[in-house]
Amino acid sequence: MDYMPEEFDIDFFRDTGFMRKQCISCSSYFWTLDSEKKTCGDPACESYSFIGNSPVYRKYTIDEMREEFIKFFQNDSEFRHKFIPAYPVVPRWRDDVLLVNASIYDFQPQVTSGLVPPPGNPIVMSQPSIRMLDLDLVGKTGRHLTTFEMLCHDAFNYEDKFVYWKNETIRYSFRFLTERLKVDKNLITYKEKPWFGGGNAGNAVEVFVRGLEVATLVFMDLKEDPNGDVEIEGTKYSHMPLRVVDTGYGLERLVWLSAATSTIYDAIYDKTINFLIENSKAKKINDKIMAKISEISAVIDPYSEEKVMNEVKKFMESKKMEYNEDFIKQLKFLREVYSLADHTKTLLLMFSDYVIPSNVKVGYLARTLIRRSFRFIDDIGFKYDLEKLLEFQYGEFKNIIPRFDEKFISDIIKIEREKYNAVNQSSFNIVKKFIKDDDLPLDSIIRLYESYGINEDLISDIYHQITGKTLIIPDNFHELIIKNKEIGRKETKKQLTFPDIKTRPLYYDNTKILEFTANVLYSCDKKIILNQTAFYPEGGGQPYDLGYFIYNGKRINVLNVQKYGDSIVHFLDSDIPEHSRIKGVVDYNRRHQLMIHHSATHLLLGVMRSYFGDHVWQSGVKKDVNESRLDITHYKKITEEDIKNIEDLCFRAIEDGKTIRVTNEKWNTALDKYGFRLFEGGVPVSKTIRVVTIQDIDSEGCGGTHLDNTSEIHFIKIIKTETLQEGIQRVTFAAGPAALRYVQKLYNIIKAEQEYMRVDEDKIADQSKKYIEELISLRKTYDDQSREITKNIINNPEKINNINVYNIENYTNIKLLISALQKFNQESIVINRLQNEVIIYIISGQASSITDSLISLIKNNGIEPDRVTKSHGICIMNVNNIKNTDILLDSIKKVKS
RNA sequence: GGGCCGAUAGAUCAGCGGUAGAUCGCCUGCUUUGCAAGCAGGAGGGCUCGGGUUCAAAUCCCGAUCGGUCCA
Repeated sequence: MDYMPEEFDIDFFRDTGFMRKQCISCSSYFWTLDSEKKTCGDPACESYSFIGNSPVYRKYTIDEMREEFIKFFQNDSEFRHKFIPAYPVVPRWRDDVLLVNASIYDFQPQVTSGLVPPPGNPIVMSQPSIRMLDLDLVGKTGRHLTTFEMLCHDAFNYEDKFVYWKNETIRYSFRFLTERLKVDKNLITYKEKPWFGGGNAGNAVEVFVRGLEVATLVFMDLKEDPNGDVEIEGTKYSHMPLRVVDTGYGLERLVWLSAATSTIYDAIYDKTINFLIENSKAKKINDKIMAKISEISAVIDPYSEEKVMNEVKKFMESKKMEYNEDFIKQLKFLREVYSLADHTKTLLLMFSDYVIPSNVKVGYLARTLIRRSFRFIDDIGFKYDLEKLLEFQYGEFKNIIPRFDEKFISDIIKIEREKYNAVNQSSFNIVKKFIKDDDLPLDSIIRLYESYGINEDLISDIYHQITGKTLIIPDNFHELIIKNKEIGRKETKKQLTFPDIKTRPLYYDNTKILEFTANVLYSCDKKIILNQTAFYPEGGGQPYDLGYFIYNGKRINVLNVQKYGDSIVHFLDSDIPEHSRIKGVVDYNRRHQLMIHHSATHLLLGVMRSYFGDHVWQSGVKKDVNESRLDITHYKKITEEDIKNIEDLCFRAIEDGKTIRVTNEKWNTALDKYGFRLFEGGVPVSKTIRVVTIQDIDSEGCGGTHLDNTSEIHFIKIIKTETLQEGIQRVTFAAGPAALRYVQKLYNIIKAEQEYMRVDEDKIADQSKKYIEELISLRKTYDDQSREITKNIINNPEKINNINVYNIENYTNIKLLISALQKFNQESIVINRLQNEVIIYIISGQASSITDSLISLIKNNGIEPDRVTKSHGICIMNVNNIKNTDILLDSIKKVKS
């Protein structure tokens, strides 16, 4: 990217008298009205100067500041911005990220790619965002949060419609700060900075006031393109026809600036902090110390606990304050209080989108926050539980948290508390096992973390409890873990390329079209593309259709159908030349069964949501001919009773004959109408969304083929439920003819079992139980008798040469005999004559070693053992060709011990 | 989706080729005014399931099932 001065050579800067300077500390270019200013505004170059000295004319709360910002951009006559309510924090409209990280995420990729128009232009909104990356720093640096609201005023400039660009954006930010917050214009600095991320790039300016970054104004006009003419840090970009103004103001930062407190937490969570302090061991700490920590932390980047605490110590000593154990403990408590305020707000946002804590993906992030919260609550001795704190926080942030589903949250917290306690309890014993001679090597620590999920803090806690020593865990512990893993690379499918030919999908016109004629527009290596087709290509969890084409009177089978862009490609068992006109026939039975399973899937999902609760989302789906499966988010195991109830509810909906309707709707109107539930089955890459609605039950964006009425499903039978991962239940089921076949299969199994057992079908379970119990009791009797027999054998040995010899035949319970003999400290030899071989066991007691001489004696007699194994004072010889064991007995007679 | 762990008495786990074990809990008795505790005795096991290796498998190998956990 060129850093030409003209990038920001805008009317507003010129007219207002801004000067472009270069920072003496970091060499960045920045714009200021202050002729004395030498640094760029970044705290790394000049540190905070707003704490205790607010540049804002009054103190704002979060709600007040949000209102101030939105109203300014909504109502100012110069440009009226449309207000857009916040999107959920879980971005169901895209699958490349787990959480909304910034306001622009709401419009990626559909709007930013130009495919879908924005919901307004220009727009203003406040988007709650979650960033888990710096989780460890929350509470420590005075500024890090996992949740913040990103205020933005965004404009989308198309080739045929210009809204506004750099000049207006920067002027607006200046006007907001100076007119509304009444910040002295000399305190505002704009620092130039290139910006890139998510496949896009552009110029940007960061806005600083007294050392605090309050906003970033991004001018996105580049997209990643290997043939592009602009290069930034090794990646090539090209100019986009759509230029996006993407601004991000930190709402909490602005509130902090106005309150000028020592930490951001004190500015935004003051009530929650007081609530926590009043009900725990934590206390407030001198403001000057906390302000100092925030200031140092802003300068030391990356953060280092050691460096920061050294500075704090120096500072306190210079002020004649005592830096001691008690202070360190109190600081830890206060940081935990700050973290609790932060974590619980993040959790409320996650819970309002029904995130279920688990061991994977976004659920794992939620669990991390929950477990940290439990730890902090226990540590500071908070009088109430996490649920109570969440309730308190909801009272504080009602305006931005869409809902508080009490039953869901209470269930989740209860389950998570139990799991957390169980993990803590077992962790002690597990860690103990790994400690050898007061030592716990790094390998073991990694294993404890990866296999048992015990975090490094807990490991070092337990280590300290057991050994009294301090365990050193490397700073880059998490990096080591990632490096430790082999990066499992997905084998990328060989990307087939086809010419860009549009195929008209007849299955959308009418699902009952099964025979059609078409022109072959492209043919290559048994793959053809037609002008139109009734064959459904694989997609949306629905497999492709099968069938055949008739060409020249010959029947050519369809093996596979796939969609590439707008082309539908048929894979055949032999070639059809281009420009042919052919007839296609779709396999009706297969298609019909797939349609039944597809519609049944939607019905089942709708029914399960109303049965279990609104937290039920589709997380995966696969339809097939014999059975289909649907994965849902749900935090409990599905019981047999649930299965029965769900089947009954489905049956009722089938009986009622609910209509199934397909409509095509514009992106934004569909979203307004149905919300983000539309994207359960995946996100369509198109201007319009095809919405499949089952009357009163479910609406979903879906590209599949469906029945017209639920009555055509006939009935649904659930075959199996299982926990796929924590928080995700898989339901395997069959519908229509497949369900009938399944029931018939079960009937045959039961019938066979019934005939075998010779009882009525309802007695099969009782009867098998009886048989198993009988078997167990017989085995016991057998074991007892074997013991008795063994005892008899041992008591009646043949004494040869002072050695106990047991010459026995076909003895099966050899284990009992040998182990009993081992207990005596006497030489014994067991000769067990089996069908095809003789096995000789020499149990040589404690001191003696007769085995070697016995082996050589046997060999002298012309007997070659097929195998000799020695272990634990036993020698075992397998001899295959031996008729008479007398030779063995003779050899024993000659042995000298 | 990939990796790593695990499944043994009611609970927590030990055993890791040779008779199925410990602790807590449970039952009975003794001691005690009673409780807690102590002493003595006792009951309680398809060693998750299915194959394989072995003279011999809870133990080793391969599957399946269920669970834990870390990383995408």
